[in-house]
Amino acid sequence: MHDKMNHELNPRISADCVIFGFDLNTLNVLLIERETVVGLDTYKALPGDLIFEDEPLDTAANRVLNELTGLEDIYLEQVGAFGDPDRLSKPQDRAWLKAVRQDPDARVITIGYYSLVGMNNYVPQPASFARAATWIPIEEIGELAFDHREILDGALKKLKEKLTVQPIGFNLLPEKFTLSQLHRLYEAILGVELDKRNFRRKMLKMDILESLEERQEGVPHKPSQFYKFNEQKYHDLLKTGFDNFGF
Amino acid sequence: MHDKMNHELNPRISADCVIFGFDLNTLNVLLIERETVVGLDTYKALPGDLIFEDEPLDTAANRVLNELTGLEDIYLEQVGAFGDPDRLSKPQDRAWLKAVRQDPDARVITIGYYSLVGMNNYVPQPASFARAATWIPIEEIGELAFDHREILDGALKKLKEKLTVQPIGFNLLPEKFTLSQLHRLYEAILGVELDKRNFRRKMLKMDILESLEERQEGVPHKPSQFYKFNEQKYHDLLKTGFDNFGF
DNA sequence: CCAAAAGTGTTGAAGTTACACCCATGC
DNA sequence: GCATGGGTGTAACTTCAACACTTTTGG
Repeated sequence: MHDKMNHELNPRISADCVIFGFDLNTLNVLLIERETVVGLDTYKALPGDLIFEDEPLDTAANRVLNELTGLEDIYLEQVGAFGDPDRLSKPQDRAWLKAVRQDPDARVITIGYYSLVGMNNYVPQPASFARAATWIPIEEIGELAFDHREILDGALKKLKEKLTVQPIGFNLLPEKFTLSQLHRLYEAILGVELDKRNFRRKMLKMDILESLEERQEGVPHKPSQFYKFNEQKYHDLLKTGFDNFGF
Repeated sequence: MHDKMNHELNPRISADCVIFGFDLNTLNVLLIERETVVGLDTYKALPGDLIFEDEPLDTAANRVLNELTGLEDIYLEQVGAFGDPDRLSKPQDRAWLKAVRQDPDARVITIGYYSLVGMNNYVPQPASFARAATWIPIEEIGELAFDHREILDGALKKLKEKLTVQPIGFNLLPEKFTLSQLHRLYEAILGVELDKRNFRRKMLKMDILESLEERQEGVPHKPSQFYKFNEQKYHDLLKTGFDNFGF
């Protein structure tokens, strides 16, 4: 800080990242596999690790994410701080901490972050330096290491809330996408069915999508129109449109 | 933690509380005055301090708040973590830290919380153990210690967002209140004018207020009807009404 | 009787919901 | 020609925004 910069690990603070991806069908979360030290099993955790002393929190989250998955330079939104004194007390977790941490008994508070990325932009490579990071469909995720399940739930809740008040999630899709894909994305995140016609009307009325000439090819049904997201119009809309809240 | 409980201060983590109060006219925030070590001036800060090792974050926030202001057992909502490495680097702040902290150079990450309380429930007593905690009207608050201004702004933003999606803020008012007072409260928090008739209609339609027989007395104008908040109906409404978001 | 705030309705516009059929393509 | 998902319109209803005058009280 201030005068003496100090590039050492801070043994008390970590950052954990909830990275959402969408494969045009279901919502996924990027998890890393950890070998349990005791058994043969692996168990799953969010990508996360201790921060450095001289590192801003969001920088740390990005660095840790990069080290564990290879993802780079992602906009991360903070979920909040998680710091129950017993959040590291499950036997599996204790074993893992003992194996890798200098001070395995330290109380660690973690700051949760989340982000949305296109699953095509990140294809996990089992053989790479990114140790086994994999996309797991969100309905298949059960218990996670530490309190990571709670962090994931918090992130999903924030994502839902945000999605209902402003259009986001375009980075979960490829550059060119169809309205049906966007529709499925919304349904996957919110976990509800949305009327097709009303959804389309609402989306198009916002005037942040640009319809391309291009259409789907090789599909065994009427080919779908491609759209792309117009970032310029989106930002104009953000300024004017979304400040005016309910009242 | 886990096996060896450890009731010592955690030198790296603090909790800061943004307590909103309403005097039936303007929105206030509870701040504590700190003597600058160097000059004669005082400067203002949020009530906050380091947490204990064995203490959950929200427990810590409540304890710290109690120690500094006397307020007890408040429901605190988390704003988030604030951890810029240079958040403690202003000269005034450094001087204060050197005077009171064991390790004044440590990097401290703080968790911000906010809450709403009735200003009548808490009348600061200059002579009490609560060192000079006072209500300051929110428009009069300028710079604060550390990054407390940023925490305050974050809390206010969350409060606004929450207020626009669900009715809250009844704990900012006395038990019996008039619709005009509630109206002023909303305007004070949101910082905008709201149409009187539309506001009343909307509030009453939610059916969470109970009109009392009682009316104002001794006012030099038509006396206003008193209402009280019906918590039961509010919770019923929360279950059914506010899950259904925009889509 | 004056000042001050309380209280009250209507209208037009916008937004929301619900709902069913035809279309273009590959096989 | 059939299976598949793409694409379209309308009507009833609810919500929202804008707007001005009368009432009750104290002094």
